Amino acid sequence: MQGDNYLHHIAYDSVIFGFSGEKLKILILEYHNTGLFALPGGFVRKDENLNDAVQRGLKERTGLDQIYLEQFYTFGDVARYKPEVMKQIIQANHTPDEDLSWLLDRFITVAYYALINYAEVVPTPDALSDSCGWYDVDQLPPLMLDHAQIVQKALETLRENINRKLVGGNLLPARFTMKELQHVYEAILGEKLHRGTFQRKMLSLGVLQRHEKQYSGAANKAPFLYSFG
Amino acid sequence: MQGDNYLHHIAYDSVIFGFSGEKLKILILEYHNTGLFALPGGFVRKDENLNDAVQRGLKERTGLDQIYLEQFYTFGDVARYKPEVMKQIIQANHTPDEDLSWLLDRFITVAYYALINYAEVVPTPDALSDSCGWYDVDQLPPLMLDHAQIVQKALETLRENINRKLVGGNLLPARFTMKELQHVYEAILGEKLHRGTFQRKMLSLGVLQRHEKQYSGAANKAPFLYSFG
DNA sequence: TATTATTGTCGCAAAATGCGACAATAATAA
DNA sequence: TTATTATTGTCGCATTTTGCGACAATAATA
Repeated sequence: MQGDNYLHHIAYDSVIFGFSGEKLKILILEYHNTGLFALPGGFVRKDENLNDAVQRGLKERTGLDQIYLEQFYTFGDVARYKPEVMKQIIQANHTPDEDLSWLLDRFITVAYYALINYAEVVPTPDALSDSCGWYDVDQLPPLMLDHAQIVQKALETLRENINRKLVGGNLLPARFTMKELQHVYEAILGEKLHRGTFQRKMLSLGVLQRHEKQYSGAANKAPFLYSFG
Repeated sequence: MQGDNYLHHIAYDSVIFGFSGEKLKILILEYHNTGLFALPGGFVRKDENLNDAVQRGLKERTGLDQIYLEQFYTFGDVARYKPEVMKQIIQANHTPDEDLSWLLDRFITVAYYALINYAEVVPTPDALSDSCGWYDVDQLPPLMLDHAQIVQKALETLRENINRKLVGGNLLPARFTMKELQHVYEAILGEKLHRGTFQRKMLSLGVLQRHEKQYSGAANKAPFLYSFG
């Protein structure tokens, strides 16, 4: 974390979406002894691509490789520069041997969102944070700096993109029922969809592979499982 | 241009679209005595919002305020770091009193596109460049660094956005005919559109105000003029 | 075998889109 | 004045897409 190794003034933040219990969730971490909640983020090494830095951070936080990742906005207002907040975080982690003063400078942050299979993730705090957990998107704790605004913009972008790109499946396991896929869409769009129309639309796209049925043990017709590709 | 005043490692580039002679054009500048063509760009002052920095640069380059401006991607690959190119530009402008060595560092660039009324613009070179002119998007000179890639991504984003946001009108004067508006759409999308369908669609959106007719002197029916809002 | 909840699919109306055609019109030519 | 020509505003109709309800099939239970 020595300042010499990283590009100054540049950070990234990632809005990591997961889906569980019919709800859209994101990964939030809490810094040691500060009560500060934040998006998982990090910095870019001087010899590292920006996108690779984000992938690296995601790997550390979720244990996953090959994550669906999309850059959506770069936040660069002066107002997001609050050195006293960073000072609080640094002091709560007192490691006087390191020179962390570069963290007190102004930062511009490049924001990404990721879509991941909730079940595969092991949320892992890093050195500066002591918790890393899932929160419903509509029940977030108060986030530091402009992170609430970043989440808001991530949601807007995801809503715009869900129908243009075929992105919803990344939030599910490799095989899923049509109903589960529909619930993902409903959680993202924030509205109920008509079952028949949804099924017809998805099948007409020609990207879903139909597999064996999933027998749940319930007293009703068993749904097919699908996968993308 | 003293390094102390600007955020290091961070630049912006702008793809400024104009429309003239049925063609989509962008503003390109050429650096003194280098043969290097580039997108108009600049740096962010330490006390300035990122978006404001871009507006400021646009004002200097085009003379226009209140420009339609949209951020679309941030380019951060290591491969775009080519100090020898910057050295060339700096040396061609030999001002040994200034310390421009900070320009030789690695930069991440935030890319924006702007849509402007071609007729109102006075392309203005800055201190480092000696020409600033319009080029057809499909007849660009070879651009330095990754600027060709930036233009490509700007075009893709513009194509995706033109039907979602009502953005085409920014490339025209305040009042325009339906045919002119259609030509703008065709230039952006790169395909012919059906006249009747286009007119019906535009009018159905309910955002066009119809004004007086425009008598061109030609031997045919005169078209109405329209404006947005 | 009847019941129940859920699924896959279809039918039909409504809305959106693609495409050609017609009448209106502004200037010119006869 | 009248015919001609090119362009415009609009409409009609076929096609496609979408919204919404309904029906039969089906997996387990009573």
